[in-house]
Amino acid sequence: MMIIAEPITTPVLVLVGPTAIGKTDLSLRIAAEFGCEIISMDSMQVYRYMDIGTAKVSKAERQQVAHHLIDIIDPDEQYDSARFVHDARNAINMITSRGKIPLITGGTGLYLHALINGLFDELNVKDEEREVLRSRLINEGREALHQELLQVDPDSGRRIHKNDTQRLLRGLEIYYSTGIPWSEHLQKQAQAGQRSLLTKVLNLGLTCDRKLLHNRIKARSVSIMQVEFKHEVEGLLERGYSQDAPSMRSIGYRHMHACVTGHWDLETATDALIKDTKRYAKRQMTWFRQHLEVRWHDIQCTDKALADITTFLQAEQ
RNA sequence: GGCGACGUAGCCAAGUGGUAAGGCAGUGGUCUGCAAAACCAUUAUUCAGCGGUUCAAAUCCGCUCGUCGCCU
Repeated sequence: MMIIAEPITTPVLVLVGPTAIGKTDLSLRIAAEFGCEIISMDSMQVYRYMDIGTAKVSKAERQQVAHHLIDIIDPDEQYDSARFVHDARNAINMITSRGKIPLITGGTGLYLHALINGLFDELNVKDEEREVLRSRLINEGREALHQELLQVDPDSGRRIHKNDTQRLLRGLEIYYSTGIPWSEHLQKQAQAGQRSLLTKVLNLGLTCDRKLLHNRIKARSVSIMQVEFKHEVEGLLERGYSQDAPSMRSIGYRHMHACVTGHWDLETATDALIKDTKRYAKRQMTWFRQHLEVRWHDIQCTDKALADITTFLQAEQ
């Protein structure tokens, strides 16, 4: 019951790393050197009208090197890992057919995981099902729903902490939509054979001393929180994208939104932005460490990353 | 110079004789269709320092240092 996708057997480059480490700059350098087109792997840069807060590559830079999966949906649309897998695979094939090499760059680990390992089959979870569960959560409480999950899907119930309502609902949603427990879907997928969907992939990672990263995050946060960004957020509000749109909930946008609406002054908002970005970077590092085999390079010696690519391409082409 | 208050983790703090709450920050972790999301775990052999009283002191006493306030 898993998505049957043919593995991609042409070479693919991947560049990961925490936010603000300098992925964009290095990706442009790699693209110039090796003739790449870049696929953005970023859950927020997919949104139009969100440029400053997401630290998007400039239009000028996009003229130099083709970028994919940037500005593809409106800020009130929902994007997810399945859409990413679909879009990224299309982009990879298109780039390869042009004789170029795809370079996937970004910090959204879940998307990469889905691209490499696949997802189990389309669930067709109905919106009503979600709504029912969401209101049941409010009425019955998470304790009750956790007990219920333990009944219908003991493995997932044990795995998911009772406070993790997002996954709690997901577990129940999968069971009631498909009649098959989440854990069973995963088990079947594993039995179907754990082949990678990218057979020739080089995972490069950018890293640096934590203190230095924190300084970079601080500098970027301060440079983001300027009038231009304020105007960008006001523009989003004028277009009718409210507080609950994915755009306004993300890091940076929610901070400036609080500023624009007068809940925070600029200094408070900037401090909160720095703090939340540091935490985000930490979660990213944890994720990459645990889920991916990465050749890490310090930002001081990116030449070694380029050398890695040369070696990889010679071996795989 | 005199008087008074205060000094507990990186920060904010509770605790007035019975063996150091809590929050924030930090750090580590979880993660299969919301991931810039959601969630979990964890941090003081010691309370400014030294000495004393006591079976027992962050708590009481003395001195020293530091901070703040008031007076001169």
